Amino acid sequence: MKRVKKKLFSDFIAQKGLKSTRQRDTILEFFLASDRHMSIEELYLKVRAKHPNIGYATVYRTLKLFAEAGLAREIQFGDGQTRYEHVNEGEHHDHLVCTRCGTIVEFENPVIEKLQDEVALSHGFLIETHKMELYGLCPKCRK
Amino acid sequence: MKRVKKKLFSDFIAQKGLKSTRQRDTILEFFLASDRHMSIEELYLKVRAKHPNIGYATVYRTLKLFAEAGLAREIQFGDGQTRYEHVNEGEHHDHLVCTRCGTIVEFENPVIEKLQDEVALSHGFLIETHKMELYGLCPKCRK
DNA sequence: TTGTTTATGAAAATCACTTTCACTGACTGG
DNA sequence: CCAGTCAGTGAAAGTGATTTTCATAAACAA
Ligand SMILES: [Mn+2]
Ligand SMILES: [Mn+2]
Ligand SMILES: [Zn+2]
Ligand SMILES: [Zn+2]
Repeated sequence: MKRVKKKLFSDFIAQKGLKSTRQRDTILEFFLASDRHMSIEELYLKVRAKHPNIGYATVYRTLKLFAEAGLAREIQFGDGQTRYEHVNEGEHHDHLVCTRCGTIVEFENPVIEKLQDEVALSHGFLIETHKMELYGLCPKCRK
Repeated sequence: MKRVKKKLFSDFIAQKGLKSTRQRDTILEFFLASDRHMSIEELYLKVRAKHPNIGYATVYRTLKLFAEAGLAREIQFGDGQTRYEHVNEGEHHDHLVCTRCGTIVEFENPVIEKLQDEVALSHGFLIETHKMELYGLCPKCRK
């Protein structure tokens, strides 16, 4: 899995005529080992703890690259921080977000997806992406 | 309709021990007359055209008040601008957003809403709000 | 009116990126 | 190898959209 992702990234690097660097390898390593929804800052701090010489700008730029390479996706939960999540070929999911503790749960619901397409169609829209987030209290925070 | 909203706001003001000011009345007037999805800047410019003495900070603070009073809702379409839309008692809708021209179409779909509740329930979440946006090309931009 | 308290506007401060720039360090092709 | 070339990096400066501060003004209760 990690191997596959690393291959995907190095292929992307090669095909784009970019360079393979220690920093990119390190950041990819940490990204692959990370929680599924990391802000740039969070990942930067994790990387920084082991590699104090890697700058914020590099983490920022590298995450953009991951997104371009199809390894990561930018997400926005309205807390003012951009997050990056892992992308797996052919997968799609939406999110439940706990408004108290921040827990994020992923879910898939093909029926909803299908209805979304129908809604779009009925308004003449050609859908490219969508965003669906359900905000509320997670089981723990309900108690 | 406008009358009802104005009453709602003045009641909110009174009940909170806040003050009724010319600025707030003016901004409410412009908000009620506005498009359904205005950024702070957009509303500020409209107000400013007629009332050059009203500051950005006041528009900003007043929109927050409208949201608190239940007159407005903050929305975020990922273009880096916070927008405010009108809230009508007992109404709810989601959005189709054109990625080319920015057109926003509102829609309601009770079936999707119901399925969302079921998803939340099945994960033990108690939903407070949700967000669903479908991004793509509007009929005009498809051509 | 007066006194007290909240509101306002201009400007400064924040925040989360995003870009710049001088210096590094990958790769190429001799 | 080995230098030359060009992309990559990190620190710092710049951006854009808020968000807060603070001196002054305006509500409104007494
Ligand atoms: Mn989805
Ligand atoms: Mn909805
Ligand atoms: Zn929680
Ligand atoms: Zn369009």
